[in-house]
Amino acid sequence: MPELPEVETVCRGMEQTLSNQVVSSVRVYRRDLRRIVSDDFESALIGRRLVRFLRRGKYIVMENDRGRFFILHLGMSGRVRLFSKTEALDLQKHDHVVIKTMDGVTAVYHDPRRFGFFDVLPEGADWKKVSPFLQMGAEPFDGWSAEDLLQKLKGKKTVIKQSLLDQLVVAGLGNIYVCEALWMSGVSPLRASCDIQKSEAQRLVASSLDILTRAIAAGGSTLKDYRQADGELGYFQYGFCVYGREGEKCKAQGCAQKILRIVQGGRSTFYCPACQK
DNA sequence: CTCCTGTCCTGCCGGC
DNA sequence: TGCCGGCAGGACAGGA
Repeated sequence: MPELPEVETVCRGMEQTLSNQVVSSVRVYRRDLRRIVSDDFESALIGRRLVRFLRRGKYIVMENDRGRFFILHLGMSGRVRLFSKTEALDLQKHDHVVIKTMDGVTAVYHDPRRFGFFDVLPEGADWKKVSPFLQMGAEPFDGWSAEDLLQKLKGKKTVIKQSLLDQLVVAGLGNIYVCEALWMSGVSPLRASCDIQKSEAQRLVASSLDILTRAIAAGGSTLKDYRQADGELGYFQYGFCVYGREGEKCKAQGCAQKILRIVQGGRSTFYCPACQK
């Protein structure tokens, strides 16, 4: 399940492979992704040069030389496989979008669960000024701070776990990294958001950045479901401290507690009841 | 306004 | 062995 580090990795892979390439053909095998692929998706891409790839939260924004923006979200199970011109292209089940360039590079969007989408914005639309980017919370590595977090948590009665998952509070965190950041900060997932103290917010920001940095360095996450943008398996397995470790011993030094799993807002939360207060 | 719940989708895994 | 139910979960709609 791609969160910020995985999306960052995919985005970098696409940038390296596709930037400055001119699109020669586009095939959309399924238009009914999380959102229906617009009718003009293909025509907006074909014949144009791709000039920019950037990530915002869990979204990838692609721009062409006409200033047209394409938005890619990997959902739960989205992957991008990139083929150089010498590699044989073997299409598989759930390959929904295939983009080829004049130089023979191919990008394949693959998404079994179809929770993700790949679409084009209307002509003249600036991605920063449309939903969900307009309302999106701070970008972790670009101006996020304890002050910003505290401001967003003000008056919120929801538990801190759910607030950190909220993309309006901070962009890019998902279930795995929120569980990890809470554990690393020593903050219980059950705490009311509005009760979080400044020192705790500082720890949450610092821990999140630390974990995200290490996960990006490792090339994204780790779940069996994930593949690197270039299609090569073999992600370095980042060792989670709490996520998926129900019943196992807490990794904090000297802590003998077992990791608990609870459900919050329909999502699993893993935490140590001794270390997290 | 905030909060909460249901929905989308498929692959995988455990139980019988 | 094979079937089936449950679970995974990001974003968002709609209801309380």
